[in-house]
Amino acid sequence: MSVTQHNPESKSAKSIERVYKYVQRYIHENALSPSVRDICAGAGLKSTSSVHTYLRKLDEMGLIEYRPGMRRAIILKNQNEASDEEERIPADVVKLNCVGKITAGQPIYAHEDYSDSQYVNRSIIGSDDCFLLKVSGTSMINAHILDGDYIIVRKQDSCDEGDIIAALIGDEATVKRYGKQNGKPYLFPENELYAPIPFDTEECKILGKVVGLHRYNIN
Amino acid sequence: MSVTQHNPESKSAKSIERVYKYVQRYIHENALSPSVRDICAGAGLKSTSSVHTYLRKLDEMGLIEYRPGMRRAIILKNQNEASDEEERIPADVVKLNCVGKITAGQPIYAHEDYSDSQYVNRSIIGSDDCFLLKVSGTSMINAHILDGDYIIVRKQDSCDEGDIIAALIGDEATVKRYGKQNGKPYLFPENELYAPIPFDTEECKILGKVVGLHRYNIN
DNA sequence: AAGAATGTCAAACACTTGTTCTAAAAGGAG
DNA sequence: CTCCTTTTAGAACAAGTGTTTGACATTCTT
Repeated sequence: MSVTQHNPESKSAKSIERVYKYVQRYIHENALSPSVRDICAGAGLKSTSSVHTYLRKLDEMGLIEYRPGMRRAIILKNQNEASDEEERIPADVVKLNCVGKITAGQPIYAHEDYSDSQYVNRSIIGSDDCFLLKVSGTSMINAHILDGDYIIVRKQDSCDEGDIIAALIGDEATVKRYGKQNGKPYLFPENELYAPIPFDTEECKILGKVVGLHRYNIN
Repeated sequence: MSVTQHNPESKSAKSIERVYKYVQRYIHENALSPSVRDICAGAGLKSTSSVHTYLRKLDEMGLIEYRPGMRRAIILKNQNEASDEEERIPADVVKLNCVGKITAGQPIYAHEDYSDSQYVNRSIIGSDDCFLLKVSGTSMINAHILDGDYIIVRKQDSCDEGDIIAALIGDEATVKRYGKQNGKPYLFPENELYAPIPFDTEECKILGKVVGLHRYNIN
């Protein structure tokens, strides 16, 4: 038959996602919208026209705001509005929820009722989806991340070498530094007492990049 | 004589301020940098060249970041744009102001409607009487307090041995651990490269106890 | 009053960047 | 394999925008 069926797992879907992720990351890292050609480079596309197409789609999807003709004018639509029933917080402040403990063995995202939320200025972390995780253990002590700290994680499923990330190993969440050794990816603890963990794509999943930290136990 | 004296209340100072304010407002409202011509309209200037000049000056002053050649690429340096409108924060959240930010250049305009503040749950810090201080230097690195961190200080004029406190030495604010050696009080840095400072009640004044820490530079 | 410094303007220029067009490459269905 | 759709590419175009230059007006200094 001649009916085109749109496969959600099609090639373009992945490109769109790459474009979207790159836009997100660029904006958060540079506090500034990327140009179409920036995105070309960042998303591995060689044609500005492709990127242009996808940006329009993302706008239709409501994920970004794309103003025709304006340079560097991509705006991320905010998706973090779930909890704005009655409490009004300043427009530039984001409420982050703590979704669980890290390295505690429990599946993450388990108890949403942990109800341990904190507030951060949007300009600091960006408007994107972030969440909090409470750290337990001392495996990142040399990176000055301590037991009991809350880390702010910006959701993303890839990262650069050297980034400190939150990742799922099996169904356990941990904070580690992502890097490579002999060409192979590892999760490095920042503590001599712990060994690097091979980053196995079957077992491991990147939750996001650590962009901030709150500590309320000072000793 | 031919020396030009810069009058801070000159005509241009007002224009610069108008430009700066407009840039702030534009970014705050549109989440997007204005173009030079936008600013012309917004600041009541008819020449792009004037605006261009002032943007450069603002960059020199350290108030914005202005990337040569890039379109719509102005970034506000004073990171936190606060919504001066009626901001209503949840009852259990406290707004803390940063009182000790060391700024290069002149911290003019900064105090007016855009201040450097962050939000913390009241239950965490236990008291409203707190403020923020931005740490510069590495003298407390062994206590895992880094350069660029914001410490939350609860006001009090005395403290216990072993407390990490913010104190005034002369008229300079520092973070140190308070303790005694041979019965005499000292302020101890947590870094072998620095020497303990005798706590002289003439010179030194306790500002408060460090009860929390926010970090947004993760490396 | 004359000259210098400052503030503003207008216009022209050049480069970045959004947009469009056409075609090639890559898959899928029959 | 062939036809068709989807996806990407490359190039060309057009518009927005940063930058520069020179001139005029205003203020300050001597």
